Parts: sequence; structure tokens; C-alpha cells
Amino acid sequence: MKNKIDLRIIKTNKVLFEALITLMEQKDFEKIKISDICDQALINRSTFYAHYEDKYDLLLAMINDLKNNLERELKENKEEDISKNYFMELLKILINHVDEKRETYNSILKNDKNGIVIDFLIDVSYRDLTSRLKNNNIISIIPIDVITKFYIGGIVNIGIDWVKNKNKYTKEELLLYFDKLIPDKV
Amino acid sequence: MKNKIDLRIIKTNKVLFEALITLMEQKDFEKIKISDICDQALINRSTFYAHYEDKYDLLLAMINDLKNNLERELKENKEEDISKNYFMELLKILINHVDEKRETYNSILKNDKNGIVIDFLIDVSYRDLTSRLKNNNIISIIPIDVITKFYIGGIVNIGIDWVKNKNKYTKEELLLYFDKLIPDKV
DNA sequence: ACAGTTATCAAACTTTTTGTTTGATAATTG
DNA sequence: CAATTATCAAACAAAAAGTTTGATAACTGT
Repeated sequence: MKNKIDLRIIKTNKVLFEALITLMEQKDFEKIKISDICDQALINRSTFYAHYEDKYDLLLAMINDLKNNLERELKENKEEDISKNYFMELLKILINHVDEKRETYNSILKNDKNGIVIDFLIDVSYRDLTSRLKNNNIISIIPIDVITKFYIGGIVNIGIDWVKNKNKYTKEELLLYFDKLIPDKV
Repeated sequence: MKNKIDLRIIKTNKVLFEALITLMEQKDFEKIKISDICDQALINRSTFYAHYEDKYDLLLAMINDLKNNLERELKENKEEDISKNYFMELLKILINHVDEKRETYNSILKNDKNGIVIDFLIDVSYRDLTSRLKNNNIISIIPIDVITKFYIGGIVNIGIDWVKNKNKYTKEELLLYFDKLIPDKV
């Protein structure tokens, strides 16, 4: 009674994710047919329907998987060296995460699905960003979650640019830019 | 030989735009059928195909129309009082514009089609934002278009929040927040 | 290693949605 | 008012989405 997940299910999910990413790099999400996905993934169409309602359902599952990965990585890496600047730590992990899953993020962003990404970024970074901004005098005038949304929006928008144009600047430069652009203590 | 646009065409476009907005407020763009749009707009489906290839084509036309409106408003209003701070002028017009077309923007943002909106915002505001940031010392370290992307991203992300939650803060407060958050001269 | 379970498969099928074509009619233009 | 043309209903054809079947192969737990 171990209740292990069937290997075939894991495999099917994997090939479906990969197929969707490949296709989203080639064409608009809107124009992708379920049969395209199945052809690319080399699975039967009825198998697709055994797992997902439609392609949007599949996309959400893929993004959710991504989020779980990120959260795991954050847990694993944050404990290692506990410096005072938690938020820059987080950004560093985040940048590496995106760099490793570049094709996936690129395919999502290309198709304008970044709202979902922004939501989970706010989720993941809200606490650390807030604590970075806490010492700042700006906070007395503007509601804290408005400020948070502002900087997350900025980070994501640069991130999008960075993902789309791989070689315009390095990870280290990117991190430096963020550090300069996001106010620290007064 | 005036070559005027047929009134019927204008009317059809109008009801199609309105129908799309209404439906996008109710459900995902992905789930909207062309026949839904036609039912809502009270036009024949063959008429739809006489104007647009598919619903995505219609969406793009709607967004393009929005952009043209904004650009016209900018031209009209900017000349009135020419203060030194062009960028805040622009933001003010922008905020009023979005406020007036709130349902439209709301339906677009709800459906995660903001990439297109960001693109045209960068288009429209790049020059004035750049000139506001020009006097800032940060510019020597970070490429100017990276900075621009950062602040546009922030503005849009707060804007999204503002559109979605109409009564959280006023237009005037919103403008004040932007002014505080976007650095001016050193 | 084996018995029981279940995910995948091919294939045929129904239903839904898309896209096209027709010719008649009504609205618009100059 | 005559000529033009956008819209319409209606009937199609074609494509894509879903569903169902029973056979087979892959996986699980003991």
C-alpha cells in the first residue's frame, strides 16, 4: 500500500509538457490544436483527454509544475547562507531558475501568459521584498502592496526582456541592475 | 468621390467590439466561440467572416483602435499646458484614458493579453520617460532601455491592480504614487 | 516472478465549431 | 433615384473536439 504514482502517468505528463513548449515556441497558443500536441508528444488523443480537459488545462498544469519547482529550489537554497539581504538571495535563485528553464519561460512569455507568472512571483517574493522595502521612507505615503506590485512588475518586465534576448546581458549584470533599481534602506 | 466609410461597416465593428468586451468579462478568451460573439453582437456569422479572420484578429483590431484613441488624446491634450514635466502630463492623460475605457482594459487584462498593451505603452511613453530619467545618476550603470522597461513594467502592474480594483484608490492618488516611485532628477 | 490492475492504444464514431457559398434583401452612397 | 454593397438566412463542407470500445502492454504490490 505505497500508493506510488504510475510511471506511465509521469511519462505522459512529461511528453505533453515538452510538446506544448515546443509548439508554443513555433506558433500562437490559440492556433495549437490538441491533435498537434498529441502528434508532437507521440501519444493517443484519447490519452490526452484522460489527463486534461483541454489545452488550457494542460498549460495551467505546466505552470503549476514550474511554480512547485521554484518553491522547492527556494527552500533548498535559502538555508545555505543566511545573509542579511534575503531579497537579493531570492532574486539570485530566481534568475538561476529561469535561466535553467529558459525555453519554458520563453514559450510562456511569447504567448502573453505572463499574468499567471506575475501572480506566482508575487506569491513567492512578497515577504522578502516587503522586508527589504520596510526601512524605506516611501512606505509612509504609498500602501505597501502597491509598492510591491510596482517593483515586481518592473522585475518581471526586465526579466521578460532578458529571457527573450538571451545574450544582451549576463545573469550577474541582471542581478546588479535589480539591486540598483530596487531601493534598499534609506 | 469622397470615399466615405460605409455606416454599416462602422456599426458592425462597434457591435463586434462591444460583444467581445462583454464576453471577455464573463469568460476566458480561449473559451469564447465565434458564434458566441455573433450571437451577442446580433450579427450573422458570415458577416463576421467578411470582416475578420478569427477572434484573435478581432481582438487585435480592438486593441489597435484603443491605441489610436490614446495617441489622438495625447496629441490633443499635450499642447494645452506645456509644463516642464512631460512625463507626468503623459501619465495623467493615460490614467484618464484608461479610466474612461475601463471595461475594455479590464477585459483585456483579465484575459492576460497585457503584453500587447505593454508594447504600445512603451511605444507611446518611451521618449518622455527617458527624458525624465535622463538626469538621474543611475543611468550611467544600467542601459537606459532596461531602466525604461523596469519603470513601465511597474506602472503597468500597478495600473492592472488599479483597473481591477476600481475603488481602492483615486486617480489623483495613483498619479501621486507614480510620481513618488519614478525617480526624477538627482 | 506473478497476478491483478490500469494506462495507453487504435479505430470508429458523434458532436461541435469553423469556415464557405448562395442568392435575396435592405441600407448606404453619390 | 440608380448603382453599389453590406448584411442576411440557410444550407453546405471541412476541420477539430470529444467519446466510447475492447484489446494490449506496462506497471504495481506482494
